[in-house]
Amino acid sequence: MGERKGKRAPRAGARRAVAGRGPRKAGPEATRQRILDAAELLFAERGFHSVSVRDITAAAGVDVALINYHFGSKQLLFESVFMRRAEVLNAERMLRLEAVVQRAHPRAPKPEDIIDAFTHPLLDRSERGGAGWKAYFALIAQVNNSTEFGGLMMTRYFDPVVHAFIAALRRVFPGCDDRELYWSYQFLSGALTLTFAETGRIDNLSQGACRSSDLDAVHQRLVPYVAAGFRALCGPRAGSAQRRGRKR
Amino acid sequence: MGERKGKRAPRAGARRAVAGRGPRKAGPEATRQRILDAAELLFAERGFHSVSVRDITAAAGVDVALINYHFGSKQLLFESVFMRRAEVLNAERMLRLEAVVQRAHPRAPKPEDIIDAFTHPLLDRSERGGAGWKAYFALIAQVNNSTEFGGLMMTRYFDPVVHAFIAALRRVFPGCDDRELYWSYQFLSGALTLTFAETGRIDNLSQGACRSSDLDAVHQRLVPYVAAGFRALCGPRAGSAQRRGRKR
DNA sequence: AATCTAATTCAACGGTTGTTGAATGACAAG
DNA sequence: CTTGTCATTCAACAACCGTTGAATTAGATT
Repeated sequence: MGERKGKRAPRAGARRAVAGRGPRKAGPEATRQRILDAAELLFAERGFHSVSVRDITAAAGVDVALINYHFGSKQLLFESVFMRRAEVLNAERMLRLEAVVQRAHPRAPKPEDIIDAFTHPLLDRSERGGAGWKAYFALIAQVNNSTEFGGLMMTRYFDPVVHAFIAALRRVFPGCDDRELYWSYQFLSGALTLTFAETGRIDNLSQGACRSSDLDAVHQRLVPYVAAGFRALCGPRAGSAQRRGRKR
Repeated sequence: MGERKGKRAPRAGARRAVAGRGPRKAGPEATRQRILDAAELLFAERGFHSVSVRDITAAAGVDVALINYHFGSKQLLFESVFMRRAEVLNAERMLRLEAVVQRAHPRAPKPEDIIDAFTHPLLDRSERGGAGWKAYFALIAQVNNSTEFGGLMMTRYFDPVVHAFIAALRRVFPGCDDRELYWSYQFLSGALTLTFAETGRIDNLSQGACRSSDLDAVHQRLVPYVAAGFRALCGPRAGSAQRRGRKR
């Protein structure tokens, strides 16, 4: 949709050099980051379409034109926001996963530990990483459940890690049909992302007994919950869907 | 926000009489429904803010002004879309829940049966109810995970049923801390709504082994998955979060 | 036929949208 | 000092937004 034909370069990742001779005043990189920060917050709060580029530049304290200069378009800015933190997350998730596997070797790790390696980097940052991270995960929650972006963007940025994660679980549940693993992951993904949305719904529902912002409480419960789910679907003795399917 | 001061009545639910002497041509009620149908489809596909009232009226084949005439505003139309099918769902869910409890009486029903009463009415309609129902649930998925609408609208339309559902589970897990029940429900809600979004992500991920549109496959797996999760968090012998908390 | 009312159409309003061309600023290289 | 380059500012474009007042139509009531 809408091929870009701008005569001005969309900047891409240019920026002459961070180690350039002398930093100008604050540098264009600082501007880029301030735009990304403002966009992240606003997109998370109100969604992509209901935030205008003027909202963003006003919040960042920069000129409207700078979004198109630095990022090419509003849409590309959105993807930049998405990408910025994804790389950090993916790196730590992979590291933790390998550590878990190594530590258990030559035995298979417990599902709990694998799931923890997958969720902890996210939940920990959302809880203690500051407003930027918190907003970022709320954004992920929206994107993951939107027909519009859901399939494409999540796949593009998170697929490699998810595949590694599922591969590790495959070794924990030998002989398990792959479909059970994929569906189990899907349910985990849904439970996790709704948590990030922090809509406050559970606060109302429980009349204050639970706080959606208490992500430590979530983590303590999410891990055993989905581990039990995995065992029920993928475990050796549980009634698998195939078996149930055959019965009738 | 934005108090309405329209001089023309926003119509509310007026309509002189469905059983009026003779139906006019097709009747204004038919127009209302066509607008609701078109809005439902478009909102589900592209979200509230990126769909214009002109998109909707064009799809419905009616004049732009009719949205404000029949519904008062775009926002109120959105809520009408939301409400229309919620009542049907809530009624059937309550009916099924009562049936499950009755059938098991005086013993407590199995968690699987309670969860089924909660999810089946939704999954069944999404699978076999036609395009309208399918779109409706995709819309729910978005709303449930959006910071903007998530807390408010879901609470308004679905809270009573959720409370009844949790009350039933409370009797299945006597002595269980309420917080465990609420969090377990939260995870169920997340897993369920991501399923409705049908982003196609699991299709890519599994390279075709799973189809996100195959909701029968989902249902077969979702029920035992979350039942196991409930047992892990709320069951009598499982390490509850409180106990784990005390340990350290 | 005349009257009334509800449903629909038409045209337009003020405001906002994403984007961009041209001008301006700052700073380094020649 | 002149030149060139990159970052930023300013003003404006055309398109679209949600909403509405006034006119028109259709059908029932009197």
